Amino acid sequence: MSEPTAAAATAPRGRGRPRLGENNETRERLLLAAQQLFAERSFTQVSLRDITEAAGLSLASVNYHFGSKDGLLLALYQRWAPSLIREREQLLRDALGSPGTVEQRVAAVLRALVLPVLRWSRQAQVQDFHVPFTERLRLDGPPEVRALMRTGTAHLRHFVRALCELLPHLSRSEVCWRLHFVLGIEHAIHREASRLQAMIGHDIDLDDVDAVTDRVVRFCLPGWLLP
Amino acid sequence: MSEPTAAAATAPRGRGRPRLGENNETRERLLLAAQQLFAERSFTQVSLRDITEAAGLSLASVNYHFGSKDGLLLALYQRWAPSLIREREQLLRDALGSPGTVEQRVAAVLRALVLPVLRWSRQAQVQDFHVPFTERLRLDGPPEVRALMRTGTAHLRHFVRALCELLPHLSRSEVCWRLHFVLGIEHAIHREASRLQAMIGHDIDLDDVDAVTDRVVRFCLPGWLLP
DNA sequence: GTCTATAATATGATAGAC
DNA sequence: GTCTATCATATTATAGAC
Repeated sequence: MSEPTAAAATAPRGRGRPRLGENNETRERLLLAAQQLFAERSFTQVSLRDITEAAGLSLASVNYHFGSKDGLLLALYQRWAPSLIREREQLLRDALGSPGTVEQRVAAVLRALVLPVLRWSRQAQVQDFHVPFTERLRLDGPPEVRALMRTGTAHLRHFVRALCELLPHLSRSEVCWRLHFVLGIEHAIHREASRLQAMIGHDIDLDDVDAVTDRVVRFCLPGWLLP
Repeated sequence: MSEPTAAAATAPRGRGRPRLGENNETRERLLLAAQQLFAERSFTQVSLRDITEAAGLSLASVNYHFGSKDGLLLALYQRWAPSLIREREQLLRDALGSPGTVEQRVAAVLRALVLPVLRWSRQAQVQDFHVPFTERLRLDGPPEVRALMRTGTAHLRHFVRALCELLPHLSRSEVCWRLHFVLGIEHAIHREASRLQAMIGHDIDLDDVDAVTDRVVRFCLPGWLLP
């Protein structure tokens, strides 16, 4: 991946050629097929032949539309990237704009952090495709994509600031630690649900996202109210 | 990986041939080289040529000593698998054997769960090699290895039982949920330390494992004492 | 735009010399 | 037990017809 390719530079350009990001049905079919295959096997193990066959297109189509295999990965990442952060920030603004006791307001901030991921996580596409695909990108994605992923935690600073203001007796680093813990819990629900299933021994319902969020907030809140 | 190989069946056997698990210097050199390369790149992207070159051996050596590429992966997994669970179980027995209030005893059980991972996680080899290697195995490992990995949560039942007995007013599934949360926090420290670093903005010391464990237990304990 | 055909290269595995 | 040489196959990317 990514080493032997100056392909982005030689990608199709000029009149009559698709620009990066242009939408047409062939592109969509390639992206969909690639997404499914990349969820199952490593990038190097999914060949362009596999993708184009699944899409019912010729081997040459990927290189035509995305310039290279890496170009396809980048396009795939970009279509999934942003929505979650926007929702978190919207809920955070709502939480900060509402009145209440410190305890209620801390709970609302935690809710703004956790709820969007848990809601988003319930989509079948996210569990089936996006989660494994993202894990692969973190491990093996093209450097270009991995750099984009790393900027994804910047918005957490808004949560740190909000919690520092609500709990001024806590040091900033203490707030960061506790936030880190809450994100760990969120991760467990989002990505390790099968472990919970295995422990409980039967299927559990994660679709009631509000109830699960309440469970998380209830468990964490006393820890946040410690001196 | 793993599809085209009945290689384990045709692996070297009989007089003069190494048995699986036998130790000699060539095996060790191959395992070490493979470990380093698999930490960096996906299994399919690391060729047997890469491994044998790094080990200073001939291409044929992997097939001779491990039967196939998958055989090498299995050997690599088996040498890392068990020690953590043993330490957790030992600490759990110690915790259950000691007297104290319910609160103290719950704290000791949580400590037995968290401390071994955090201590283990501090080894440079674990962070540099084992973490990425394990993530790769979960995604792309040979089915044989993935099956072995799945059984790795069985020992958590001992923690569930201990906590159910200490907190009999909680339902078993409530205990599982809370345990799942604690494991999520543990994961955050073990595998997402860079996020914490990024939030705090400067280097943090995770080497004082006892202090970090105390931090986790202190944050979680009030949540465990909820009705 | 999409195809077929092919170039150029890399791979896992094995045979056989020593 | 380790080597070299080779097989059979798969890969990405591209050239060129339509």
